[in-house]
Amino acid sequence: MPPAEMPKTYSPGEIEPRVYAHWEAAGYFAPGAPGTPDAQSAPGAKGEAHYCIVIPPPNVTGTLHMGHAFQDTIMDALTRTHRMRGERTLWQPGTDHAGIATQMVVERQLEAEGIRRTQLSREAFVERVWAWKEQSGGTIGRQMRRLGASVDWSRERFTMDADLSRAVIEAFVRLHERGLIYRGKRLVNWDPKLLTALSDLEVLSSEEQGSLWHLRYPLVPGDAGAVSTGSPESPVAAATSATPGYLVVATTRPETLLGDTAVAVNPHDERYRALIGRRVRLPLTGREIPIIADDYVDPAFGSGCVKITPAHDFNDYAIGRRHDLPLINVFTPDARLNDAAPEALRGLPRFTARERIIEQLTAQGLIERIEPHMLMIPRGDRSGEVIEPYLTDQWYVSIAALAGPAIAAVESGRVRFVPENWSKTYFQWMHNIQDWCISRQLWWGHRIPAWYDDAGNIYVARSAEQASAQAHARHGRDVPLRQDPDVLDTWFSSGLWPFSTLGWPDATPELASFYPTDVLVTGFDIIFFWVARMIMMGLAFMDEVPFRAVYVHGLIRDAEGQKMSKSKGNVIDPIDVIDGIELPALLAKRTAGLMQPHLAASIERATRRQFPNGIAAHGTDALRFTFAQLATQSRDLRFDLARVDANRKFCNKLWNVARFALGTLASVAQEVPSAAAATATATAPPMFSAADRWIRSRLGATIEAVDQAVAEYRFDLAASALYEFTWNELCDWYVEIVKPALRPEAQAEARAAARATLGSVFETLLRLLHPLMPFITEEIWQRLAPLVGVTGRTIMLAPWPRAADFPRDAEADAEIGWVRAVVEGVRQIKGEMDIAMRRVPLLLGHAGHAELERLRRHGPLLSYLAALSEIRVLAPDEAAPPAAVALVGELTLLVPMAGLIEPASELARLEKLVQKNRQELARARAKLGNQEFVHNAPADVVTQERERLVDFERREVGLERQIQQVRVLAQQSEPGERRGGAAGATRASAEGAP
RNA sequence: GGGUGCUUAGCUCAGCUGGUAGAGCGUCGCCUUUACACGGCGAAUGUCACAGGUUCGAGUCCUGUAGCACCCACCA
Repeated sequence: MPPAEMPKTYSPGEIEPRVYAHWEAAGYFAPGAPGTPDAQSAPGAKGEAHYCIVIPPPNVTGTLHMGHAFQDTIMDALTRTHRMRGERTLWQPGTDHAGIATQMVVERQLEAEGIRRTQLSREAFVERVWAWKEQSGGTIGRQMRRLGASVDWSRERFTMDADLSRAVIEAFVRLHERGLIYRGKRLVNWDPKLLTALSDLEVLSSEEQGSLWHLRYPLVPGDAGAVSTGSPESPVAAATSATPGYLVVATTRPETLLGDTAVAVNPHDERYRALIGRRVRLPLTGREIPIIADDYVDPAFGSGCVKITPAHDFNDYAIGRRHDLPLINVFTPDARLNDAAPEALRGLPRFTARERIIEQLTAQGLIERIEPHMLMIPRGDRSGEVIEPYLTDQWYVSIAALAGPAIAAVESGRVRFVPENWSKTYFQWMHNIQDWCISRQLWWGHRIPAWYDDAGNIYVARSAEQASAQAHARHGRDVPLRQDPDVLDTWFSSGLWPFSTLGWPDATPELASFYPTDVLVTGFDIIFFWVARMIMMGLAFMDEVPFRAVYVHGLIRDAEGQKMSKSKGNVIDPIDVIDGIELPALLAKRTAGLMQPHLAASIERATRRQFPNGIAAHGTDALRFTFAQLATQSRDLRFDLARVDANRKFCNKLWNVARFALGTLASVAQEVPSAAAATATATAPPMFSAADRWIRSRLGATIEAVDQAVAEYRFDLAASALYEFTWNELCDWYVEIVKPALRPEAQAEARAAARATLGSVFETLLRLLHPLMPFITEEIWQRLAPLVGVTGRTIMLAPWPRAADFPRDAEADAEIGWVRAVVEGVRQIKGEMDIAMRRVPLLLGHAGHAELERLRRHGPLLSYLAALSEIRVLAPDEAAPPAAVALVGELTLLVPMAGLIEPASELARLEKLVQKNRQELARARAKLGNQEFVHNAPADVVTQERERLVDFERREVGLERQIQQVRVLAQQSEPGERRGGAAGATRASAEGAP
């Protein structure tokens, strides 16, 4: 519980951990926590409403970065909103075992101890990984708690938990039973460093500088004329040349030459037509290989001849299949030349082998030429190693049957992408999807549930016993089996996450209640990796989509738009933004454990420049509000600490207005009508002032705006609506307006109305802000609620505000709009004249009946807000004294200049106003002068334009008249004031002189 | 090669179904006014990338161009 007195200073570091601990201990995060607002009693809410989000599971041994914190904020805001709406709400937490990533971390730890993974047994190594998981696994939980994430911790899951592992095996077996999983020897993406296969998605290609080697493959003498080629300038001459006798092939990978089993040309390429079917002698090996024709070959590229290495290139593999070519594997798993290579080259690493082969070819005169060449190099996303297409036995998911329904689900709108555009990206990938290689040659992960007997027969089963039983049935006796050593791709288990976490394959109540989940919140970078696969798996096993919507957000970058990365040294830890960090600690953090230690110095310099004093503590609420503001539809979201700083000030503002509100409400709590009574004043009984009705009306509009923004996942718009209302309407105007009414000497009824309004509006605002700023709102609400007659143990479970309780009040809006306009008119004069603090008299000219009425109602208020010494209405025929002027509709506001305002300054100010007005006037006139506009535009637009014109004309007249008057004054005072006068004023008076 | 997005104030970005260009930060004045100097009041600042088109009217819709990002893809 918070201290009884509200401390003068807002201290998020004290409030936030305490409040979170209280929530967690009270069990408020679980669906249907006691005291949760009842969905069925809330009008408009669906009965038995459920809401569920599953968290994208972060790597269990990792730490949360800015992107996670952003994502968690969005999910928490959604979760809290729906929970307050009275829906049974579950935010399902958990972590991922992240196969390769985690295994690599542990391997590196072992290396530091001088141990190689392969020196340990598999069991010992896996035990090490578990130990590391136990040791580091708490970090994410601590971070999420600090972020205020209201996940149901009692349901926390890990992809390698027994339950989830059972789900993985079940899924594998079922897919296998349906014929959708198969094992096959194919060319895969092989990582020669990690010694495992990878899926297509785990390979990143980037352009790198390389060479194009033009190699001469001698023709085997035959009956047709020998041909020399490779001279693009004279292909025809070459074709008829009698010079023997080689073909030139262009390659970026000469070392694979040893595995060539053909040379291909385009069947329509006249240069080589005659050679099709003949043979070349493969250099260094002496093997003879055929010249074949295939449409794949582009005659315009290189020499028009392609060496075909089916065992080491995906295209060549396809060509090899078409032409029934043999596959010759020349590499070992770690990409050294194997025994298929000539003895002198065996055992050489691939790039050394390349150099050696080039040397040998050069020596034999078989290099035609070497060109620099940019090419796409595939690298493993984890190891960074150049990927080798490599022939191995792997497990695949046959994807076509799964992709069809997954495409249909998005087409039909059963899954909706937000923003909608991302569905295009999804479709594009899904329509070109390839079978998914799911086996990995790792030790950390879900072991593939397949067993082999000595004859190589495969038994896919849920357990070793089942497999044995199958083998027994087959052989009629027990046979020894060994389990497949491979594990599954991490994303296989991730694909099951939306239902495996809810208990599948068992038919649990949670699964029935919360599947399909409502929304997946994720970055666009894992649409293919994860989103698509969840949709396919969900449809395959649950016969239903895993989520109704996919909210795709942008990626958090640093203030300069750079991706945050360890090697760039620009990473900002969300916790450091919350709690602050001293410069030395920050420097240490950024320069420790760098892959390239030489970057440390420049990282340190940049960090010192950007954060000379480290990072100040901002608190979670300020950070979360910043994330909300960042949640635009943009792909790149720049994280700038200046914004967090601004939002800390916003928190401070909220804190201080709370101190004010609590101060006034606490003193006389018994006077305050109950919130229920205040809420029941939709018909605006007389005791409420226009300001009371206005702020309620504005609150209603804000609730609507927030509701709409949240429904569209536009948290940026929600945040700005909240900011605007809180600061610019509630604090700047309403609180100022009601201060007089709250004074002890004020009229009791008005005071009670003001207190009730302030109390209910502020209490409602706290609820509206809560999903984005959970801590400060709870801290204030705990103190405020009792004072306004609101019961409930926590704001977390208080009902979500309803716009209908705060209906729009056009009359009050107009009334306060007028007050604001008058006050701003006076303030503008005073501000411009640097006399803001002086009390000045205000004269009113051209006051109509309506204005007089308003003046009667709000005179004291105007005096208070604009700091007026008196207000006097000029009689119709009364001449106004020299004055600075502002116009509000027909009303003229006059602040007498006498002794306060220099005529020259006022003249300058008026000139500026009149200039602006003239532009508007001209535009409006032109518009209305255009008959086509008058005829074609909607009537209300034309009417509005006419009204504007009238207003501009009135201003024009008023300002001109005023300028004439002030000019006279300015001329009178000019001799002594020439130097002091503003340039514009001087010019104006010069122009004005006859 | 295919696809997607972006270009609005000095900076970072909003601008919904076309109808008076906005916010935050920064800048410049004035102000210790009893919630807040983490504050108050006021001010300045835009050829909405460019060129066409549709329309009475375009930051907004259409076409094209340029620049900048990103994604997918097997050209040796």
